[in-house]
Formats: sequence, C-alpha cells, structure tokens
Amino acid sequence: MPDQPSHKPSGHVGDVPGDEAPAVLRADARRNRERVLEAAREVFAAQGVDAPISAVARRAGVGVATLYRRFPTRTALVTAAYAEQLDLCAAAFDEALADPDPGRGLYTLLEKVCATQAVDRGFAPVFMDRFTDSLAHDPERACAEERVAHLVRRARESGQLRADFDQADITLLLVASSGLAGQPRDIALAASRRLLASFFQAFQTQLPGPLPPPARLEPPRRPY
Amino acid sequence: MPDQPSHKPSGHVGDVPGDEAPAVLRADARRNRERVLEAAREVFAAQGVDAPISAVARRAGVGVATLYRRFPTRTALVTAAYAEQLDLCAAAFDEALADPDPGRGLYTLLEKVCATQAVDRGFAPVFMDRFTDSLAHDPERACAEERVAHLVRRARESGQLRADFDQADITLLLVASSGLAGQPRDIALAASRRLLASFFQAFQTQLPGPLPPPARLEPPRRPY
DNA sequence: CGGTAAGTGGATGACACCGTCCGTTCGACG
DNA sequence: CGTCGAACGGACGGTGTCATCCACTTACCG
Repeated sequence: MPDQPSHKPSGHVGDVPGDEAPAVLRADARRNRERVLEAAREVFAAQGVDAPISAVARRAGVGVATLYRRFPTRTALVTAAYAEQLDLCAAAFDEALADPDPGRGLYTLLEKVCATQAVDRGFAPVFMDRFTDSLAHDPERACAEERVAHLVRRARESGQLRADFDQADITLLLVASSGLAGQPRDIALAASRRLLASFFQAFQTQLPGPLPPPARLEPPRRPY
Repeated sequence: MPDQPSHKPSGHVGDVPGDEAPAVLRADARRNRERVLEAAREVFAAQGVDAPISAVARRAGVGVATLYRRFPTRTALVTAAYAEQLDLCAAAFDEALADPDPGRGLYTLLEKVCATQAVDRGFAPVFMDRFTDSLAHDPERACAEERVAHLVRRARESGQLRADFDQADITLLLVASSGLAGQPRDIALAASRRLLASFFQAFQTQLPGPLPPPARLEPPRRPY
C-alpha cells in the first residue's frame, strides 16, 4: 500500500467498485455517529427495537437522512447499538467458563443477562438472535450453544444441579425473563433476580436457601 | 309503552337520545357477528391484540365496515372476543378457592392461566387488565386481588408453601409466563408447564419431586 | 483563505392501517 | 310477492412510519 498522508483513506479513485465506506469519518460525522448510537441505545432500551427510526434521530438531534446514511437498515443500527453490550456478554461467558465453581459461574452469567434483559427492552431480541441456537447457520451461535451445554454439564456433574436440569431450561429462563422487560427499572431488576433465584432453587440439590425479596411489579397495561 | 309486535326492539322513536343498540339482530347480522368473533379469537391468538382489524375482517369473510359497526373500537372487539375465556378464568378461580387442598387449588388455577397465556398471544394483556390489581379502580379487580391473597395465604398456612412466598410472586410468574406466548403450540405448552412446575418447586416445603419434561423452545426471531 | 466533496436536514413519495361514508343487497314482515 | 330499512362491503381521506432525494452547509486540505 502506497503511503497515505494519514487522511483521505481509500481516496484514490478506482479502489473497489462497491467501495462506499470511508473507514475514517469527518470530525462532525463521527460525533454525530456517536450521538446517534447513544440515542439509539436510550430509545431502544425504553421502547424496544421496533421504535420509530425518526425517534432515534430526533433524540440524537440529527436529521433522518444522516442516520440512514450511516446505518442503512434498522438491523445495522440495532447491531451497532448493541455491539458493546454483546461483547460484554461474550466476556461474561468466558468468565463463567473460567469459574472453578461451575454452579456459581452459570448463575452469575445468567444473573447478568437476565438483568440486562429486564432493564433494556431492546436487548432480549438482539441477544437471542446472537447467542441462541436453533437454525444456527452461524458458527458463532453453534459455538455458544456448545459452551452453554458445557457449563450446564459441568454444573450437573459437580452435583450442584439436579440431573433433570436441561440445557433447554436456560432458554426457557431467558425467554421467560424477557417478558419482564418494560417494567420500571428497579422493579424489573428485583423481579429478574427473584425469578432467576427461584428457578435455580428448583433445580438445586442442596437444601433450599433464602431468596431475594419479591418484586411488586405492575402488570403491563397494553393500550389495545 | 304501547304494545310492540315482538320484533323491532327499542324501535319507537324517542327512546333515549344515544340509543343505538337494537338488542336483537337480524339473522345474517348475528351470524356475521359470530364469524367476526371467531376470526378475532384466531387472529388475536396468533398475532396478538395489536393485529390489524382488517385481518380479522378478511378472515371472517366480512367487510371492515361490518366489523366496525358491531365493534366500534378495538377494545370492544377484544373484550367481546375474550369474554368467554375470562369467564372460564373466573370459574377456575372459584374452583381453586373451593379446593380443600389449597396448594393444589392454586397450582391448578395457575396451570390453566399459564397454559392459555402460552397458547394465545392475545390473552395475557386482556387477562392482566381484567384480573390484576395495581391501580384497581375497578372493584372486581380489587376483589380478584383479595381472592388471590386468600389463596396464597391458605397455601402458606397449610405449610405447603414456604413462608417467603409472596403474593407478588403470582404476578411475577404470570408476567414471565406471558413471555412464552407466540411459540408453537406444543412447545409453548410444555414450556409453560415446566416453568410453572419449577417455580413452584422452589417454594415447596416438601422434598423435591419430578418435573414435567423440558421444552426445547426456539427463541423468537424478531424481524428487526 | 478558498475550493471541494463529505455531510446535513427537511421535503417527499410509497406503504400500511385506521375509521367513515355511501350506494347496493337482502332479510323480515305484511 | 312486494316493500322497506337494516346490514353489507368496498372505496376513500387521514395519519404515521419508512426510506430516498436534493439543495444547502461546513469541515478539511492546500
């Protein structure tokens, strides 16, 4: 690659036919990009990933066109907005696998994921899409499944979890927990903790211990 | 009131200013009304109460206007569509209170409600709105709360449920269970059963028993 | 400081759903 | 069987979201 004067990346004319992404943005563009992402996180967290794009743009103090240029499709925006958080999840995953106490590792991981699901209305769909099997055309997803299976097996074999605990119960817990999304933050967190704890309690081999306090959640009044 | 020839109900002119409901419908009208309600149940079950009205009309083989005349607002349609099912719930409620074994009564009741929630995407919001407290301007709702409290208290005092089981946990279970809606029918049912059983298991005072089989549910791929 | 292309925001057309209006159909009664 | 009005259904205007286009602005480099 010939030495570039540090700016103007991929600037020479005949780079690649479909070459459209200037890799380095103008200062204001980069600033706006960040504002959009932050706005997206806020709006998606509050209203879910189906929230109107214009709402994100408005919140970011930016025109719709600006947003669409940077993120041509809703999926692109959603993906970018949750990229960091998904990486955090992957890290938490590694931590769980590294924990010498398999039961605790699994529990801590689920605690994090469930809490995020409860607090952020948009998170669950993205997370499910990223880390969950089923069709699993994506190797990463298959790998995640693999690792969950490993965690579950270890916890079971260590005698901390009942033999009839199934890997599918993880999915069940996650899906159930995703129903908590949209509650006021504190309540959602408390509910999430209580749900996870009781679910685990059921599969515990040891004597039952105390549970986190109950959460007095107000059922979602759907405006039908 | 002058004698009416048996048809033409409320037909005399100056009945009440806003008098609009002819109490007895023409044969075809009544038939269409039923078809609309059935279609509504099907569509709402599959797509939720937010489904387009036109979809209901199409499925019923009826024009939109027909539907709107009979059910001027979405709420009216939803309410009418779920009226029977809500009555069933009320009945199940009574059964639960009548059961000499308080634990079993509560469990059976929740089993029914959770199953319905899992199978019918539109049911949860309606049910929550009908039977759940919070603002409770509605006396019936307050009463329902009252009765749930009674059930819970009895089950706790009979020693079947742990002391730290809270009435709010019922709501938690229902909200969590509502997250299962939209899955394929069989899977949703299995998941619902498993979730309920493990949740209860956690609060059981007796030794842990067997659980219903795990449900291999496929996480909802939201089309964002 | 000036030129230029990247960047911007608002206007715009396409689309889906809502809820009403109106000309037509057909059930009920005489 | 004829009449009348209840009931019907498709068409239509209104609204909100999506995604694109275009004329203006401005950051960056020489």
